[in-house]
Amino acid sequence: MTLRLYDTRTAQVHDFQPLEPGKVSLYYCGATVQGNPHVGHVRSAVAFDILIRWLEASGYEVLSVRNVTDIDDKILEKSAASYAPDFQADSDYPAHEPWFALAYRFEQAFHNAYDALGVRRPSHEPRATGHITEMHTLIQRLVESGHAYPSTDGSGDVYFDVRSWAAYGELTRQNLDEMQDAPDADPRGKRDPRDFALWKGHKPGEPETAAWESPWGRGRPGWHLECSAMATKYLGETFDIHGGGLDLRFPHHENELAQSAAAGHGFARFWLHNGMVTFDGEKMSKSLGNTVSPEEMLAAARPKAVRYFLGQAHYRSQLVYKPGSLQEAEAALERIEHFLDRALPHGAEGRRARVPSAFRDAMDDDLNVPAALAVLHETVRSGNTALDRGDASAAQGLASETAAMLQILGISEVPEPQVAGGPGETALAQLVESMLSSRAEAKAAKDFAQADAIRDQLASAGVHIEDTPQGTQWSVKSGG
RNA sequence: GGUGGGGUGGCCGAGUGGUGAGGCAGCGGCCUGCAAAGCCGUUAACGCGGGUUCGAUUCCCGUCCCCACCUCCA
Repeated sequence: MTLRLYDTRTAQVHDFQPLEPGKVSLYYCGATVQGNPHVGHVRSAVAFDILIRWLEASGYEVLSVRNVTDIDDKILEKSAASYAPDFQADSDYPAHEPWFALAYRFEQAFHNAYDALGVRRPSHEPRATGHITEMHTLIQRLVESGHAYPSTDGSGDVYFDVRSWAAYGELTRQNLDEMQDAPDADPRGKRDPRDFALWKGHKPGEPETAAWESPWGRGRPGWHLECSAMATKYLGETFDIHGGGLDLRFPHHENELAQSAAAGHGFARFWLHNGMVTFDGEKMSKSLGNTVSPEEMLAAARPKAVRYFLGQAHYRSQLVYKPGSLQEAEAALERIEHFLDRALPHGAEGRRARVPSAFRDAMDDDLNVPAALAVLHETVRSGNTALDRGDASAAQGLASETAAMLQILGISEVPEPQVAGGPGETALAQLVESMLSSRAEAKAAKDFAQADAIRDQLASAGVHIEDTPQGTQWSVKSGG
């Protein structure tokens, strides 16, 4: 079975064959760094992280690019607001912050969130502001071929002429004449209200640092152009996969496709879009105020459990978050980890096991992670059964497979929170061990009341114990 | 109004023209001094109304509802 992927443009699942045998070029949209990340951003990154890992596990060499949009209206607005006399600074937005400092600060916040959840860095992570000349080349080409024009109102804007490009709307199968007009449609110097800015003329009051010289006057890039320019620069005029959140299909990806295709580029061969994260059925977004940040999730559960949760639904499905979701993920994950601890007490290092063919088939089927997880859990059950009948060698084989599956899903590489290995921990271990030996004595003397009292005492302190044939194991439980 | 995606057991969430994933939760059993963990068994679903079919949750028609996008958005 070969990998099959759902392509938004054709609205069908197709066999995936890369442009160049053995290699995959992938571009996926990162963040506009104007605020702190929420879990929706991270879900998208996790989805594409899993795709990349699966491509690599399938033998492909993957060249991945994820952009950073470090200039846009909101970044400039927020920076400008921080200089206002009545500005109320808070922990997210300090006073007097230049736009580039604000953008860089949030870029780092995104990195922290990605890192905490085991999302690997892409091969390249270009910033919009670093590719002004590439954008100029693209605009020039579009102007010369009659698909773009400078605004007629003297603003210095340059627009893409959607009516000049017959295929406009092909990605989302929309007809220009059927589209609902934006409520605040401002025709400015546009030929059609749907024309979008490739270049935005510098406006009085905007910082000089946010403007670049161009053949059409000083200004800054429009939103969609950067992705076309950077994808082409790093991956070529035609590349394999372009990804992003479902909400980027229109207008962002539609516009990218139009401008690149109009420039004569083949552009992306597959378009992949991940579903939204919802809270009680509503899309998480800042404007609705129903966002949950990665920090909040990481405070509520272990990073691996958060990663498990974010990756467990099919990438195209909406992911429903509700209170308790993380605890369920934690319980499922602990079941898996407990088996690994039992079967491979010394770790899963060494040979890299193959994954079960059912797992492979599930992943090849448009990354059907829920089905793949079913295989994983069935493997765990088989392994536990093997352990119960004393077949350590079978159990080890199944444990290695389990570890390989966790690796592909990116769960095993999620960094665990730092447990200070300092004196505090040593002291705790000594105290617990001492209590456990008292309990063992009580048990030996058949004084079960005393033994249970010790167990309860430990439990109330968050120390969970388990009697096994190898002796009593203990661990500190986080959360509840 | 246009476009796309959905409505599956208590919850999450795959999938399929017929033997009905998986997880979480529940129940019964084994194990255990009792637990925990594990194993075995088990309860329970396919929005509604028609149609096609030997048989539909799966296909077709209608209908209701939900979500996303059409404005910045992962």
